[in-house]
Amino acid sequence: MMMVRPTNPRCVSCLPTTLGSALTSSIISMEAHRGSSALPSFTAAVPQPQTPKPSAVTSTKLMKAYFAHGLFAHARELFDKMSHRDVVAWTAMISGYASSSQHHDALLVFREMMGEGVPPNAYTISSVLKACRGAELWPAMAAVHGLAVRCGVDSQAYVENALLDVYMASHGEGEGMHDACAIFKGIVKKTAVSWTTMIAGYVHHGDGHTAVQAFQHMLQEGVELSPFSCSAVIRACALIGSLTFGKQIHTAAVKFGYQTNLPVSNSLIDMYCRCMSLSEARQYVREMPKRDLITWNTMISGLERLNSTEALELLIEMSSHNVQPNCFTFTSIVAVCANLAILNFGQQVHGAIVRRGYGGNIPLANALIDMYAKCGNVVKSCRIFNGMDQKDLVSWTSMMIGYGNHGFAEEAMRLFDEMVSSGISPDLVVFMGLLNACSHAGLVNEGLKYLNLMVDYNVTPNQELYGCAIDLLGRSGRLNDAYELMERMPFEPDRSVWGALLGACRMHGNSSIGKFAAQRIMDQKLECAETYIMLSNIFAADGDWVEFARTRRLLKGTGSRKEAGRSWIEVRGVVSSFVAGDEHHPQMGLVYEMLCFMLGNMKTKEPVYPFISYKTFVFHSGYTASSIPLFHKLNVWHIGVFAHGKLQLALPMEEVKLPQERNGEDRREEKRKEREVAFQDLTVWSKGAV
DNA sequence: CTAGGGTTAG
Repeated sequence: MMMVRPTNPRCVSCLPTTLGSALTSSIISMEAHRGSSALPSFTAAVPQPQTPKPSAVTSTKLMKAYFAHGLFAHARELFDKMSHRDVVAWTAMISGYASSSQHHDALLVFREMMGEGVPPNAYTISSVLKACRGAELWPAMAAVHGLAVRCGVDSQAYVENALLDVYMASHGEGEGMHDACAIFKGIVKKTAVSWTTMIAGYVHHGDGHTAVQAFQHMLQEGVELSPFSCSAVIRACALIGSLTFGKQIHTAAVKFGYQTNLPVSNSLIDMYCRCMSLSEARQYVREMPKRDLITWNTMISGLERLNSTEALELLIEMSSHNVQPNCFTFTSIVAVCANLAILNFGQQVHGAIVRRGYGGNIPLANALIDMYAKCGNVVKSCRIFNGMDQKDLVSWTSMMIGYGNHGFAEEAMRLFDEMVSSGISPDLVVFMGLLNACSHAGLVNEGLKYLNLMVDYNVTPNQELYGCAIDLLGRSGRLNDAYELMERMPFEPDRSVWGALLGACRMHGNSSIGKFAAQRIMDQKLECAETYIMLSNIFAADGDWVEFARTRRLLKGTGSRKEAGRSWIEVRGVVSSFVAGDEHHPQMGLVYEMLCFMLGNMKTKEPVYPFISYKTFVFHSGYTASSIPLFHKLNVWHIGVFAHGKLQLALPMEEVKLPQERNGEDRREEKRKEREVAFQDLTVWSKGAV
């Protein structure tokens, strides 16, 4: 038995105290730097509107300067004063707005120009197409395409590439992509820009394989690698998770001297993080001669998904370099707070976000909804959700999942109806959230209703969703239905599906379906230790020792040895790690008392991954009034639920609502039964592969 | 006066 600090990044007690105070001071120092980081006083450097009338050429140049500094009103004023406005001046206005993301203004100026009967040229068309893309006005885009044809500029290089880009960006994989390919085929002289536009378009739609194919095709055609195509294809590697190909591009980038190009470097960091090669990402960042904000953000968000505590350390390092965080940075940091359930720090971050004026940023608000829900304050989530001027699909989903995890299935269902009537179509994640919410609240029929509703929204269930549905049926004891659904689904069941079914078999002591399942698992030669362990326990519970032994032999055959389920307990500042059966530990009595209590009170019979820290006690679900004294004895401040590899939620003790007590006799018998099953689980969970 | 590139959320 070792006395160690836990290494789980999600454990609150893993945050060294020094890190905690460093974080607080870094937030404070970021606040202090706000004044100095305000916009530079560029107004002095930019010419003010002049009283004597400048020539058309001078005016156009001045307009460009105003746009470059975001002084749209100045540009417009100057433009309105011009006596003769030629196509160049009009185009300068349109492109000025379009390049500053003022797409609607760009299109309004274009409409004005057409109203005055000024014929557009290739420059105008390119800028207008850019604005159409930015404003996502696809019908307008088609009209401009038609205009380009009538003006005879549609086969000019810049227009062709702009058309490629807008068609790639429109209508998803359907018509837009098809039209873009047709245009691409028609381009006689395909330049690096045309190729890059196609590659980036495929990447945008998440089709990494086609992007890589296009890239290879480009090289075959003798078009040289550019920093643009380089960063696009690196993103494609990140999408398909190909570290090997990514490294080849990395080598090529170095050969061409692009490794100092920041977009190339930053996409390389992202690629290494997404391909789970964190050490290479760290190494690369360390060797970079220059970093920008995106470099820091990319690394922080990469670590957030894999190593939350290190992401916070990087935030401190970033602030020590006087780099100011933006909304991307904050989004990752809020996600870190959710992963670690560090509500206090999360609230400080929230404060910093509001003070910096990022309160209206949708992704950031979504992350905050998720954070507060996972930290146990679903009321706060709701307040943020209701206060949003604009909500997107993720906002609704985050709120629904938050409600579902807190047991408010009805609220989640109400939100679903509201969302649909506000004109947003649900996707797979929405249905997953609803099925989980119904499953945990025992609302089987409602859950099934959503399963059948999916077809109306053209959402195709994947393996994981079937897993949810089978879990929904299985938990409520409808094992035959669960098995039938598994047979009907258009996939070979994977580990998550088998897990849901076998878990239900064990929960309800149904060995006959477990045995059916066994034959299929063996036929499939599934290389998954957990499945065999669950299976063997079903046989053990049934007293079928022949089958038990056979399953265990198969388990050994898979070669996948699960590490023993080491867990840890921290009581009053002392952390001990342990495995079940570790009899010599001085606090083993307390450890077992806690585990028995937890397992005895679980509503579900899934393996639990408990940890107790000085603030958080995490277990699966279900608690009773009798638990309160024990929580106090253990100095527990929060109660949490750890599942699917993440902390799902943590409740402060005072907010814990207790289930209705049932009368004594029933309850004792029920508890006895639960404990019996629970101890089997304890063995499975803690010993892993024996 | 015109086209292509890097980081974010469920």
